[in-house]
Amino acid sequence: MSTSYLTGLNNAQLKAVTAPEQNLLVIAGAGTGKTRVIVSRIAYILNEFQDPPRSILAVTFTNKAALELKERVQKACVGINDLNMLWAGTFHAICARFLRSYCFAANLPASFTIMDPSDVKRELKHIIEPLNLNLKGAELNKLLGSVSETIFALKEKGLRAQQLLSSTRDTQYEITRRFRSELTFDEFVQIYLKYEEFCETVGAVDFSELLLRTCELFNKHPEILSLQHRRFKHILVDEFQDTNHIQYKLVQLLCGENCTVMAVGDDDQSIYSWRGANYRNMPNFLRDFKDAKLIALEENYRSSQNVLDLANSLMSGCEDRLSQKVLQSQKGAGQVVEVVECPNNYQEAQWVASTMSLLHNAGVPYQEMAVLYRFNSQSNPLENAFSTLGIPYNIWGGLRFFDREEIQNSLAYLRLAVNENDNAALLRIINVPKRAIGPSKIELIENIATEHHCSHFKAIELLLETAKDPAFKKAYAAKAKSFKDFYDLVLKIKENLETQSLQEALHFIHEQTGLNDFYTKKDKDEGKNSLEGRVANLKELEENAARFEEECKVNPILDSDGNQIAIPLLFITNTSLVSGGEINSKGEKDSLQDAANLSTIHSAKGLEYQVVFVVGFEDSILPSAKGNTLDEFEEERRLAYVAITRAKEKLFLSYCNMRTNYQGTNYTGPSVFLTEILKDVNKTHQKEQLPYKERSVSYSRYD
DNA sequence: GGTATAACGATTTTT
DNA sequence: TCGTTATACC
Repeated sequence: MSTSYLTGLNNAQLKAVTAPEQNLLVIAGAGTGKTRVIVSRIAYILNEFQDPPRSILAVTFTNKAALELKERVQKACVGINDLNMLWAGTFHAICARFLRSYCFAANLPASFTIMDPSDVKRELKHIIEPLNLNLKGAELNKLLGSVSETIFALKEKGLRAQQLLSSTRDTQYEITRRFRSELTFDEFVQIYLKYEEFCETVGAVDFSELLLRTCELFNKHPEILSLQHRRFKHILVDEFQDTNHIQYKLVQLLCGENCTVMAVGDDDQSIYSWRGANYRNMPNFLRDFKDAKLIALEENYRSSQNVLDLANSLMSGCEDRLSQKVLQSQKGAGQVVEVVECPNNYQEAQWVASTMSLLHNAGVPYQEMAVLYRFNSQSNPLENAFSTLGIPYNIWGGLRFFDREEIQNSLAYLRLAVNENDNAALLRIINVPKRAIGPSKIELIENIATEHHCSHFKAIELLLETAKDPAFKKAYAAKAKSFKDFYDLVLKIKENLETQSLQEALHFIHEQTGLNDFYTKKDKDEGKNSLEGRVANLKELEENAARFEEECKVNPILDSDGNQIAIPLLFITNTSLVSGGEINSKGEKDSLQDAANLSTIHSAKGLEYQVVFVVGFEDSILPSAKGNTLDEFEEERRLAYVAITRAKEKLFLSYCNMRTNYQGTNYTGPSVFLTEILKDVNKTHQKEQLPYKERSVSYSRYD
C-alpha cells in the first residue's frame, strides 16, 4: 500500500489528514495547503479505513473546485476502484442530484427544470405588474432585484411564504426594509406566495429552492435520509466559512450516526456574508458536531514573509476571530512590499501599467501579474492604460459562458422541449429570433393559460385547435398562424430528443429556430469574426453536449428505481449550475495567453500570482463607503486580507489623493487599514533600527 | 412590430 | 462613464 499521499505534509496537516474518524474543523489560513489536506484526507480514508469511494461526499464552493478536487483525488489514488462513485460537487449540484433521484418524494415532476435568476425576475415581473405600483421602469427593475434577492435569502433561511404569515414584527420589518416604501409586507408575501405557486405548476425550481427542497425532502422522508446515512461515512466541506444557514442544516442532516464531517475553511477569508454566508458556522460547528476537534494550519507555502507580515498585522486588528492565526512563510523574507501614493486614479493606472511593463521586460510573465480592486468600475482607467502601453490583459468576473444570452436562449428551447410546462423558458424564446409574437399575442396566450389552468405551451395548442374550428377561423386565423411554426418547432425538437444525440438535437435547434442566422447577423453587426462571436459559442455548446453525453455513458446517473436519468435532463441541470468556460468581459471565448489579470478582490479568491497590485487602497474604497456597521467594516478588512495574501513574491499597494469617476471627483487618501499596518511595520523597523533599504516595506510617490 | 434616442442608476457574485 | 431599459416614432 502506498502512503505517498502523506509525504511532504507538515505536522498540522498530517494531524488533520491522519486523524481518527471524528468530526474535525480545520482552520486553513491563506496559502496553507488546504486542498492538499482534503485530497490527502480522502486518500487516507480510502487506504487506511478501507472505506469505498461511494462512502465519501466532498462539497466545494464552485464547480471548478469540484472538478479540480476530483482530478487530484484521481492522481493521488491510483489503483483504487470505483473512484467515480465518490461524490464531489457544490451544494447545489448535490441537491439537484438528490432531487432528480427522489423527485416523486420531493413532489417535483421528473422533468423539473432549473430557473436561473433572470428567469425568476421575468416571472416576478409578471406577478408584480398587475399590482400597478406606479413605478418607473428602472425603479420596477430595482424592485424586482430586491424581491428576488429577498426570496432567495428567505429560502436559504428555510422560510417559505406560508411561514412568513405568522412571522414576528421584527422579521416583517427586516423584510420590508429592503423595499423602502415600494412594497408592504403583505404585498411581498402575496408575491412570494404567487411565485411559489408559479414554480409549483410549472415544475421549475430556482437555485435556493434546490437547497430548501432537499432539506424538506429529508425532513419529510426519514427513510430516504437513512439511505444517505447508510451510504455516507465521510463528509468533507471546503470553504466552510462561506456556508449559509441551509447548507449548514444540510450537512447536519446528512451526517448520520456513523458519519463524521471534516469542515475546512478560514474565517479570516469570509467575504460573502452579504450573500448569506455565515462564518460563525465555524464556531457553531464546534458546538453542534459531537466531539469536534480543531486544527489550525499556519504554515504558508505561498507568500514571502514580508507579505505575510502585512497580512498578519492587518488581521491582528480584528476582534472576532476563531483563532489568532499568525501565518509563517516557508519561503523567507522575500522582496520589499511597495506602498505607492498617486495623485489620481489615472496616474495610478499609468503607474501600474508602466511598472508591469518593466517587470515583464525583467522576465516576469504577464499572466503571473494581477491587479486587484474593490469595484468593477475601477477597471476602466486600468484598461485604458494597458491598451496605451500595449499590455495584453484579461478581465475576470465578466459574463460567464452559460450566462450568455445566446446560450441561455438555446437552452431555453431545450428546456421547453424537455418540460413543456416551463413557461419561463417559453417566454424567453417565443419571439427569439423575431417571429412576430409581440406583447399582445403573449397576453392572449397568458389569458388562455389562466382560463384553462394550463401551461403556456398547452395554451398555444388550444389556440391552434380553436383556430381550426370554422366558427373561430376568422377571428383566430391571423394570430394562430404565427404560433403554428413555433409550436411545430418545439414538437420537432421533442421528437429529435427521442431519436437523436443531444449534440444533434442542439444543432437542429440552432439551425432550425433561426438562432444561428440571427446571431450570425448580430456578430457581423458587432464586427465579430467566426471565432469570437455568439455563433461560435453556440457551436461550443454543441461540443459541450457531445462531451457530456460521452461522460454520461461512462458514468450513468440513476434514479431511485435504478433507471438511468435522461441525458437532456441531466444536461440542463448541469448547465444551469455550472459556470462554463473562461470568458473575459469582451466576450472573447479564449482568454489571451500571456496576459495580465484584472479582477475584483472577490473573484480573485483562491487564486495566486507572483506579482500583485492592490489598487485603490483608500478610505471609501477599501473599506467601501457603503458599509456602516462594524460587521461590514470587518468584512472589508478580510477583503483587504484576501487581496494581500494573493501575492507570492511581490506586493504593491497603491492609493490616490484624488479620484474621478462617474460620481465626480473626490479627495481620498490612504485606507485606515494601510495606516494601521504601516504603523505596525514602522514600529518594527525602528526597533530593529533597519536602514531604509532593508526595510520590509518601502514607500514612494508617483507623479 | 421594429428601431433610434432619452433617462436612469451604479459594491462585492456563485449557484 | 457605461450599460440597460423605457419611450417615441416610423
